[in-house]
Amino acid sequence: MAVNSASDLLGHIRNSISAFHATELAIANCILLDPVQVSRMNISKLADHSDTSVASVVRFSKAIGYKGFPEFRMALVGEVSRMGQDGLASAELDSGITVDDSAAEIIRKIAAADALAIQATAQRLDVASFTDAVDAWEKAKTIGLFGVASGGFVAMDLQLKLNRQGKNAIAWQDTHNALTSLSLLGPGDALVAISHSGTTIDTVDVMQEFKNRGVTIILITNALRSTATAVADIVLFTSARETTFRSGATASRIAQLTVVDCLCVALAQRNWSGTRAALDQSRAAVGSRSGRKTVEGNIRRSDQKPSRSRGGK
Amino acid sequence: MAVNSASDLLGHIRNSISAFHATELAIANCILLDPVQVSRMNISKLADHSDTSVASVVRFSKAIGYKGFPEFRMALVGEVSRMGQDGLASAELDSGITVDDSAAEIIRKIAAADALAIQATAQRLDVASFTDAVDAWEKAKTIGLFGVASGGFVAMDLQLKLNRQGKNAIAWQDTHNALTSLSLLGPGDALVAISHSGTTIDTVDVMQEFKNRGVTIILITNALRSTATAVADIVLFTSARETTFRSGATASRIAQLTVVDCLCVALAQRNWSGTRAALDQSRAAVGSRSGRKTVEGNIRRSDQKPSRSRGGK
DNA sequence: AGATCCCTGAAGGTTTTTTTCATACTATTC
DNA sequence: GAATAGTATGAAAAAAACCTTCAGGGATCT
Repeated sequence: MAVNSASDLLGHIRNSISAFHATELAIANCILLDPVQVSRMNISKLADHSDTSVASVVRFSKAIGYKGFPEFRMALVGEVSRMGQDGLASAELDSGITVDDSAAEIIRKIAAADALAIQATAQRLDVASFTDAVDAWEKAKTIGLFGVASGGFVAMDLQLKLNRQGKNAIAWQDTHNALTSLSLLGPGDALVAISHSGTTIDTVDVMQEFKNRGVTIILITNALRSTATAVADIVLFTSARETTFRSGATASRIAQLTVVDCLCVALAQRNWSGTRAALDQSRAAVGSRSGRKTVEGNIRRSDQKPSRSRGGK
Repeated sequence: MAVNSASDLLGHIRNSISAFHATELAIANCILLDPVQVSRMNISKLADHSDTSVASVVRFSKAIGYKGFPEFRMALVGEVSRMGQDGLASAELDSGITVDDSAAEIIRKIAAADALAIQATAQRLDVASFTDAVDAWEKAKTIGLFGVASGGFVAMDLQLKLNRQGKNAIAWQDTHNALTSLSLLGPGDALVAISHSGTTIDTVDVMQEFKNRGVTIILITNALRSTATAVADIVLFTSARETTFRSGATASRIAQLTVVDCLCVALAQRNWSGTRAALDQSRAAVGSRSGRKTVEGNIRRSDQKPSRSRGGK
């Protein structure tokens, strides 16, 4: 009955190989050769693929201890699913994307790269520096945020998040704006600079200017040593590898977002009750907008539950 | 190909619960209540057990993005099998972050949630729709981008990426700006709307207006069914699960960024392979050596039926 | 060489899944 | 408030997947 999770199906098959007949062997080989592929086939596909017949596949399934093919297939799916778990990340990331890649492959590769960037960043992130950064935020009356180009979006995003928590924060995206607002920050305040390479002149300039005013400088960067790291008080490293095909540094941006999000959550956690109130307020404000009566004169389904974003709780 | 390791099926179902109809909800409840049990049922058993009909179970399976019940069941089996292995890994996600969590734990949990969102999104992304979207982009003279709040950052980011490729693209972040620029887009052009919930009035308004002008509407959203999905021509779904602590949906933003990045790379690849094909041709004309096979159409399944967006009328 | 045994695939029968269709229901419009 | 259009739902027919039976063929043993 129900061979379950713990069984090592493929190992079992490999072990039994000597006991198989010709056709069973053919089938077993197919399975061992590419279990993932096979786990997606129905019985006739597998019969075809192994140059045997459906009857043989049924017999094979029974031979290795299942009630029928579907039951065997389910076991195989479970096995494959478990295998894929850790086998995924390592392989073929390095290959990058080629012109011959299909759409499906592009998606898979990019997703793998992005997910890996997040995991690696989390792994590497220095907890002490992280905590220092949260301390600095907590102490700051106002937090400045600076990033150019794509880093600017992260800065703006962060502003939104902090404001939502009731924390005073301002995002700048170019040197001039930042420096003319120099006086907004002072000793005890914090500036977060976001720079993937850590070498952008603008960013370094801004960091230096604010540092001169006694502002605590937090840098989020991917580069181990750079002009920027030398200036910063606290450095949080991301670990995003750039692959060949992609000029836009999405992986690094995603890693930055994750770091920033962790910081925000950590900050929010420190004064949970205060955050809660602010969140409820902003949510209520937004809610009144999307709760408005449905769009005029069209569309099907108007019964959309208004509670989609967990309004209740 | 496509090792389906991290798909977070149950999370996805839980997330979509608000978009379900009565019978779908009954089925979803059965599944969430006892996934292990359900993973062993065939379609009629499940229909029985949930007091619905087999037809509804089939519809449910399609609604959440699978080709049919067997495919859904395989996914569930895989999920269940994986759960058995690393035990509480994903259950932990549900619990979200508590006030007692240490900094290290916060980092780990958020990273896990973000990485999972990416994997699950990639896993579920419909390749046919994806390809359609790239087609639409390729055809468009100008691409409009719309998103409010955090979606706006993704839109801006995307503009940057497209412009870098030499593609004309404009990002709007509020309704008024978008609508006053209405005439910039026309038939053959494309509008990308980014909306996590798919219910933001502003976004739906803008989509509708552009659609009336004959613009192809591409929607990136997390919500299975919404007012927005009804309007859109092409829908690309993200799969980011919302956890309790974090209202600002960073996971969903990250998922959106990944999708957008995939699209950009796919677009770039086409141009590149076009260039390369031309190169190969001239090389062949000179008669030196065998040009490698050029990239032909991607997987491109002609069996239409986008299965869930119930094709824009 | 003959007989027996068992592996094997084809054909037909059974179960499972999908599609189609008719019905009831909801919301919207006049 | 009635008519109407659109949607959700389950029953039944159609299709697909699967299992069983049966006859042919090759090997082994006597």
